[in-house]
Amino acid sequence: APESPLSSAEESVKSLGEPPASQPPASESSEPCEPLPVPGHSGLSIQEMVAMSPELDTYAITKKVKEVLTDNNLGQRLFGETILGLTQGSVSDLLARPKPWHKLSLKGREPFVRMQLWLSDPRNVEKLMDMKRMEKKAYMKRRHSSVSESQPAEPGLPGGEGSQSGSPQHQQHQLKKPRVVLAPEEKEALKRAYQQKPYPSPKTIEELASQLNLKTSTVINWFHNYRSRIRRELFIEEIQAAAGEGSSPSARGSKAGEGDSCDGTESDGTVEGRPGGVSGSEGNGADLKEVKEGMGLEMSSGPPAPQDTATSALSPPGTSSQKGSAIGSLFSFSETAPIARNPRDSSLRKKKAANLNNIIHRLEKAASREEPSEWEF
DNA sequence: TTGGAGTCAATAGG
DNA sequence: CCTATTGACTCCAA
Repeated sequence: APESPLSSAEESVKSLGEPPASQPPASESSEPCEPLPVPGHSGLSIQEMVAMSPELDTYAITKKVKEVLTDNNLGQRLFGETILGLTQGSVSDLLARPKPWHKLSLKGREPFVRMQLWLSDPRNVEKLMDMKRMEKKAYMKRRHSSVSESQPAEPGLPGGEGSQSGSPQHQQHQLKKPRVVLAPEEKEALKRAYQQKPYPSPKTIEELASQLNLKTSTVINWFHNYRSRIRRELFIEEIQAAAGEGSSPSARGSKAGEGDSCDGTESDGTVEGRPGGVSGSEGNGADLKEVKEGMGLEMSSGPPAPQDTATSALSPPGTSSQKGSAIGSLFSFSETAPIARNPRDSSLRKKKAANLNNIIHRLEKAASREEPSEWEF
């Protein structure tokens, strides 16, 4: 397997100039100061670097980082805490489902710039490995000398192993919310509800909550999270679809269909398609996946609005880096989309349908907003 | 207020 | 230990 030719994510992140065209006059708010100073690099703060950074291929960066970490037996926790300033769970999520650069907010790009920076110098790996050793050493030392010592001075590790001395100790008011864990059926019910209405009204939410015997806030949170995560699923599928083969090989580069417009980026065939399989249930069985059909409304299949897509990703001025063949894959339109007469289909279509519902919801919302005023058409 | 983006942190599996 | 999942929270913009 040829696999990636070692990315070589050149990019000296601090190349281009782009003098702060939009420089808020000295507004600069406080800034608790960087928890993570960022290696050495000129005096720039990461925020500044993020602002100047050219478009990065988040997927490639992520892939590389995962590779380096596993190759060197470095964990996400250590990497996240010391390099990114994030917790293990966040790192896992980020590495597994990186959002395309253009869909990230300034804040969201920060971790990727940090990763890129980290990857740029092989010595960084060594440093991390050193830290790992040091941690281990400290750990060993601790458990060795604490043979009979349970000093109150142990921030971490509550595990006083050995003797669990019975001081029931306070828990104060037994705080610590137990963390709600939704039962599979509850999730099913919520997903079903989502299919019909991605944006339930307060009233609907109340109903769901009482029917499922859940707190209203839990239902609300669930919808927030689910929508958000469904969105990400779409992102990665877009990337995968775009990355693949066929038509235009090479042209690596972070290209993802820009688009809030739901364009069809399907390349049927090629990928894995259970031949003949007519019944639903496709292979992947993750959670978010598997959005069952049943949207409340019929998807009127109008030809996808052309949509200008003028979104020109101002390519970084000059900068030796590869500039892209952007336009090339910017729109991997498949005229077939509108025609697709295929009834049964992958969950992708369903998700897109849900996404469409999203858009519809917004339009309706906007339309209903009072403002009897005119729309000037 | 509502919804989105980022995260945290408790947990469940390995 | 480590990683993946996921309910809840914080910030922010509209």
